[in-house]
Parts: sequence; structure tokens; C-alpha cells
Amino acid sequence: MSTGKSVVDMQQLADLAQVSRSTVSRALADSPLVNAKTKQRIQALAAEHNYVLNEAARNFRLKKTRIVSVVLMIDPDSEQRTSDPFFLEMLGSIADSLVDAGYDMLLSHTAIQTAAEFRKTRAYRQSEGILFVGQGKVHDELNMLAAGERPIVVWGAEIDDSQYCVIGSDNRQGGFGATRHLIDCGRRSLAFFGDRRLPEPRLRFDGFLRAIDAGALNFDAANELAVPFEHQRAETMIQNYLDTNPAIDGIVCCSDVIALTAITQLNQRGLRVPDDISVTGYDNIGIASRLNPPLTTVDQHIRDAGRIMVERLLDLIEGRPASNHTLDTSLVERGSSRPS
Amino acid sequence: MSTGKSVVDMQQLADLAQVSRSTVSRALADSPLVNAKTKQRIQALAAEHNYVLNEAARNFRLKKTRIVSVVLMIDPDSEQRTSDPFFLEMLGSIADSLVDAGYDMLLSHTAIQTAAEFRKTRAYRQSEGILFVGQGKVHDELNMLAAGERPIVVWGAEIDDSQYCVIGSDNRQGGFGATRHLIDCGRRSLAFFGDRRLPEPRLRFDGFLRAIDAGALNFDAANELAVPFEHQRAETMIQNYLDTNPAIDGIVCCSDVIALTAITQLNQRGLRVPDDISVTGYDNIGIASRLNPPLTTVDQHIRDAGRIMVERLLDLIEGRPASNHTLDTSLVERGSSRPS
DNA sequence: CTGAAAGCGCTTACAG
DNA sequence: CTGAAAGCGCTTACAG
Repeated sequence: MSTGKSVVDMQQLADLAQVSRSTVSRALADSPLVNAKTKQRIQALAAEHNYVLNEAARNFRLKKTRIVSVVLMIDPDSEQRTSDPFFLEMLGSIADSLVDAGYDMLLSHTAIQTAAEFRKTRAYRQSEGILFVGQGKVHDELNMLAAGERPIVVWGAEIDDSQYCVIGSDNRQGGFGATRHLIDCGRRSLAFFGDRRLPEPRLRFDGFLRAIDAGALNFDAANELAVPFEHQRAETMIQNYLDTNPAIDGIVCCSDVIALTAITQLNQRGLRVPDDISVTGYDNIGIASRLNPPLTTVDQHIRDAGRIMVERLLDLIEGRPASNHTLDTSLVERGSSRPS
Repeated sequence: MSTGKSVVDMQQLADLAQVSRSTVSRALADSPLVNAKTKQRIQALAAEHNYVLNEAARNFRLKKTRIVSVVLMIDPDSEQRTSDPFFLEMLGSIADSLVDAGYDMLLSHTAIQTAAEFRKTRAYRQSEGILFVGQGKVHDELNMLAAGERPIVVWGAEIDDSQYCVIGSDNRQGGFGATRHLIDCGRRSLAFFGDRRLPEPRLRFDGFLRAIDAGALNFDAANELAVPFEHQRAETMIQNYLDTNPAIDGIVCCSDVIALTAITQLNQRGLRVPDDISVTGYDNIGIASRLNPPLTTVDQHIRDAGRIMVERLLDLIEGRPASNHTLDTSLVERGSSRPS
């Protein structure tokens, strides 16, 4: 049948149809300008000859790309780059939504340094908009970037002076819910594992403290541990902390991976979860339900999140306004929190 | 400073430098044709005016894209699309390697149906080459595709009549190693969890049987379970199987996710891993070491795999030959296999 | 060493 | 309803 090679270009189609390129172009775009019969004839001819429009040429001509860039804001210090399950699942969701919308995704995890530098990258120039997954420590640069001509949407925490569209889950609510749940489980001496220098953990810690207050408990600042999301350093830090034999009976963690690491370290010290210590995670990554014990965690509804980010960005690209959006979190109670 | 908008195009740069566009183009490409001083002057001017070459125009002119498409061959029946940790980690590795090589990645998980259809997609037309992660059940279509003008590299199992470049790990070795390890651990009644209708599990099963033979053991065909990679169906199938109270003391699984599911189901039936039953996984996904118990598994060296796939594809794109490559697997012994 | 010219494959304002 | 023409921003064979 076909050679696979697109032998046909628009000019050749025009020759075959005995019309001009203009008419072919219009016919294929289903323009009302062109006569119905002519249109049909051309479309039939195109199908017959297996014509495929050269999108690169079209996009070049129209100065469009139909490409959205996705930037994973991964801590540049960490070695493994794109391997955090949360990022990867978010990526999957974004990819699915973009495909559904007929956009392609350009993936990049160049750690963004400055807005000016980023504007020179292909991720910026070749795309119609950019999705940032995470704010990292470059909130100000994102603000500058948002002032440019290319729309951006950011996954993260609402920060007071945000000039950009932020989508995020309700981190305060998430932190509060996990903490209150542990208190409901009878826990009284809680620890918080997460780095409050980052926007989202900061809000979760806020919620944590509120729940502590609401429960009329005390919180010993020594039990706040600035655990990073990156696994290797997280593990070391948790080990060192547990070696001090802290008097705790519950841990609120800022990611499922942190919770998992904590549980493993606790087990290695002969402490059982949840009977000796309760642990909650954050994110509800795909395998959270299949861990041993299954993880009680705060669901960030990652798939919804990706979809909403894409929707908002397409709104901006097409000139519609886009407001921030905060997704509700839900606490998913599984086996790691309530002692038997 | 800069407005962020690229005010300058090549013509304007030419006007500023009082030379022709031709010369500017050559100067920026560092062509030896152009006078060294002129070149410097133009390059300085370009920097000063924050000129950035319009890559879309350049690529269009050169009929190149600097884009590589990645197609995840995900079972179209499954609901969650891009969420398998193995796929996602492979994706991360590929993305990293492509970025290093100055290529962008176009992600797509349109389940490929036929080569002819695929040739019409953007993933095909807009890219300089395609990476398929997995062969799915479309080996023949991949063969047809490989006959076309666009280079492809496929992650999977070497199949006799492969016309395409295949990168994969040594599945027979992997299956053999995991099985022999369980036998070394004193296990005598083994089960195999994986769908032999797929190329890779088929080879792993091969290795499994060889190890059984080498150990002079018997294998009851009832203990081969065609567990799919998709989690939901996998879980159901494993539940049904375990409900029959099979007389087994070890399970060789075709993925870490399958192993994890098996362990959880075993635990729910009061069976302890590894004391009652030993379990091995496959892939060595990032969190395999942090599961409870930590998973004994076959490392497929995913990061090397992604890097090698990219290398081979770039070879093909640049006209160099590319041979198949089989990565050695390594058995990583952790807590899920050897009874105490 | 440099420039004028052609052309990559399309779309669309303009004229008819 | 249709076509001739211009042009998107580059690169390079050709001529000088």
C-alpha cells in the first residue's frame, strides 16, 4: 500500500485536484469558504493519497507549537533526578491530559536558576506554556517568569505575593487531618518529618501545630525534623534522629517515601508500626496501599491535580483567565496509624 | 534589562552588524568560512541584544526537529495509564539522557495499533526517532515500522525475527537467578507469577524452568499463574490463586509490584515472608529496598537501560549502525527471600 | 571571505 | 467561491 513515506505535499495535492494550494489548505481546514463539493473531493483525494499535513510547517507559519513544557522542580543537589514517585505520577497524569487535549509534552528538569536563563531554553521558547511541578526555592523567579508573555501554571503552595497561577492541595488541611487522626488514635507525643523551609511542608507544619493545639497537647521542638524529599539524605537524617531514642508515639511525614523510610528504620530498631508508633504519609502514591503495613496517608489526588493544571494552562494559552485552585485533601486511613 | 521578548531576529542582527543574514547565520554557527573578527563582532552583538535563534525556523529549514518520541507500551485495557513505577523510572532515565544529548522528549502513550496508523501521529512525524518502552503484543507492527525511514529502538526481549534494534535485560538469566536463589534458600515448591504470553515473562519462565531442572525439582503447572503487570487484575488473580491454598514455599514474580501485591496477600492470610514463603521481585524499582520486608529482586539496571536506549537511537539517527544490546541482570538479595 | 537568492510547507489578507 | 502572492525565520549552494 503506502510506502510510509509522505510522498504527497500540499502542492501535489493541489495539482491532483486541479486547484490552488490555497484551496487545498482551506479544504483541509474545513473552511466554509470553499465549495462543499470541491472540499469533499479534496478531502477524499487527501485520504486516498495518504496525505498528512506537515505540522512543523503549519506551526512555524502560525507561530504555534502545540507543545507544553513540563519542568520538574527537582532538588538540584540530589543525585537521582526523575525518580520520586510523586513527581512521576504527576507526570503521568499531566501527560495523559495533554494527550487528550492534542498537545505534546516537552519534558525538562533543568533546575531553573533564573527567569532570564530559563527564557532562553527550548522548554520556554518552543512551548506555548509551561507547567512547573513544584516551586522549589525559586518563587521569585517564577513571579518574574509569569510577567513574561508565556503562560505558566505552578504546582505548589499559594504564597501571598504569587503572580502566577498556582494549583495545589490544601496543605494546611492535609497536615491538620493527619495529625488529628494520630491524636484520635490515642497518640500524644508526635514528631513532624518535613522541611519547613519549603512552602508546602511549611503549611503542613502549620496544620500540624493547629491540631496539636486543638488536642491540647504539647509539642517538643526537638521532634521537628527537617527531612528532605530526597531519599538518601532523608534516610541518614532519620537514622540519626531515631538513634537519639526520641520519646514519640507518632510521626507525621511529608511524603509517602519519607513515611516508608521511617517505618523501615523503626522496624530495624525493633519498633512495630502501628503498635509502638503510628506513622502517616503524604501523597497517596500508587503503591501506598500495598506497603506493609499499608500506609495511612493524605491523598493529594494527583490525577485530578495534573488534569486541573493542564486545564488551567490551556485556559491561559487560549486567552481565558485562570484562577488558582486548591484541591481538598482526603485522609486515607490504612494500617500504619491505628494501634490494635 | 531585557523585556524577555526576543525583539531581535537574524535580519535585525544583520542590519546592526552591517552584514548579510548569510553571514550572521554562518557566524552564529561558528562556520570557518567567516572572518574571525567579523564572527566575534557578530557573536558579541548577538549576546548583547539577547538574540536567540528561532529553533523552530531552523529545524523547519533543515527538516529536523531534535525531538525524540517515547512511546510507553501500556496495556490499553488497564485503567491507570502511566503509573507503573518501572515505566516511570525508565522514563526518568530516558528523559535525563535525552536532555544531556540536547534532544527533547515527546511523550506519548497512544497504544500503538498498527504501524500505518502510528506513522500518521505527531509522535512519529515530529520526531527524529522513537523509543518504545515495551513490545506489548505488537511485535509485527514494530517490525513494519522499523522498515520505514524513522529509526526506532525498542525495550524488550530479543525475538528471533526482530527487524528493529532491541535493548533489554537478560530475562532468561534473571528468571534463572531468582529461581536458583530460592532453591539455595531451601525452597522446593515454587510458583511463577507472570504472563508468559508476553515476550519478557516468557524468557523469565524459561530461566525459571531451567533452574528447576538444575535443582532436580518438580514443577506443578498449576503453580504457574499468568499475572498481568496491571495491578488491579493482578491482585484479583493472586487472591483467587491463594484462596486455593497452594502448597508452595516460594514465588518468583515478574515485577516488584507483583511481588509486593503477593506479599500483602500472603500477610493477609497469616503467612509470613520470608519465613513461611520466599518471594522475589523483578526490576529493582527505587523503593524495593525500603519495602517491608525489603525486596529480593532482579535488578534490570533501569538507568543504564534508558541511557543505552538513547545512545543507540542517536546512533541510528546520525546514520551509524546500532546493534542490539542485552544488559546483564543482577540478583539483589534482601529480606523477602531467605528464611531465618 | 561575503552576499543575493532560493526555498523548507504551510496560511491568509487581498483581489477578483 | 478561488487564486496569486507574500511571508513565517532560518540555511546553504552558487556566484563573486
